Amino acid sequence: MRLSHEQFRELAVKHGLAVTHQRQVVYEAVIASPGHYSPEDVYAAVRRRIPSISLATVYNNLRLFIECGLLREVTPHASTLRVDGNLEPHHHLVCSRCKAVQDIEGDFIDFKRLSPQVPRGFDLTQPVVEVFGLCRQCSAKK
Amino acid sequence: MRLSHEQFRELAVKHGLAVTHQRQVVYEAVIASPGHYSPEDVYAAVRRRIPSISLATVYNNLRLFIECGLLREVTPHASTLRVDGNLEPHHHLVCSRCKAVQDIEGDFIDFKRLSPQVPRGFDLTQPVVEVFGLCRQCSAKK
DNA sequence: TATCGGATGAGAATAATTATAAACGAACGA
DNA sequence: TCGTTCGTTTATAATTATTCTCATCCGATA
Repeated sequence: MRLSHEQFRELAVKHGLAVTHQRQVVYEAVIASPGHYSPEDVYAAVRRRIPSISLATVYNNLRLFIECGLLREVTPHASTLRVDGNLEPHHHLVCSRCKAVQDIEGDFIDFKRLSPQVPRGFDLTQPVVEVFGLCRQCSAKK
Repeated sequence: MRLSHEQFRELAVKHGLAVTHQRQVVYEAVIASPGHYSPEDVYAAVRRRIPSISLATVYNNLRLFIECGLLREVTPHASTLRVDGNLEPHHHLVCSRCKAVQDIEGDFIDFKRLSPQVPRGFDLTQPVVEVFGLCRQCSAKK
């Protein structure tokens, strides 16, 4: 997805980030399509528009976006950082074997039963839940 | 926890692994106390009993134990592999900020609501659930 | 426009993990 | 018991992912 310079500026300022062209392009690359991208994926996409960009800049900006809440971090089941531009509340279905992550919707947590298990002070106001199992391909094999 | 040689032999054979002294010591180190250990943690513990052991051996055996189901992998929220010797069904409560993992018990998943969201073929017979939030320390700061 | 602080780019550095190859050792049958 | 075989261990090299360093550049503000 492309944003106008003004749209991105507004977004960045709201989250306390300075506005640069590289930042805008990195951000646009992440939200261009739904999915969970690695820094390398983002780097490859951004280089098509800014061939001179540095991988370090991609890392720096992804980290900043995560810190300021513009992106969400998907925990690195594939042993590498993944980011998710979908900030709508949603959960993840993760394959224990191949580590593929897909989004799932729905309200399937019973908070009445969960809450007593959670230690005092643990903040569950916006819980993200990852449910592990075996995807079709992996449960087919052996 | 220490196991007799015979106990470990039985366990290993049941999971299709050859029996070696290094394997037994690595395994004992993991299940010695509850927790989620990194390979380095395990290496440090094992070296107290086998000073000459190689880090690669620890990695190899942890991977084998995970593959054959003797240990469970905790997804690397701390950007590094963690293993869990607790094979009882349990779930994890993870701090989104500091990535600390703690075990929680309980039956708080509503499968009637979850199932329709899960694609055909995805195997949920032994789901592990990770619930993310902010631990007390992290929700206190800022 | 001049200034300043933060951002960028290139490459080095670090950390975690995996691969490789040689040496070793347990289990099997002779 | 003695080899033989095959998987295991060790040491080290290689790879991969990520972060750091620092010189330079750019954008925001006066």
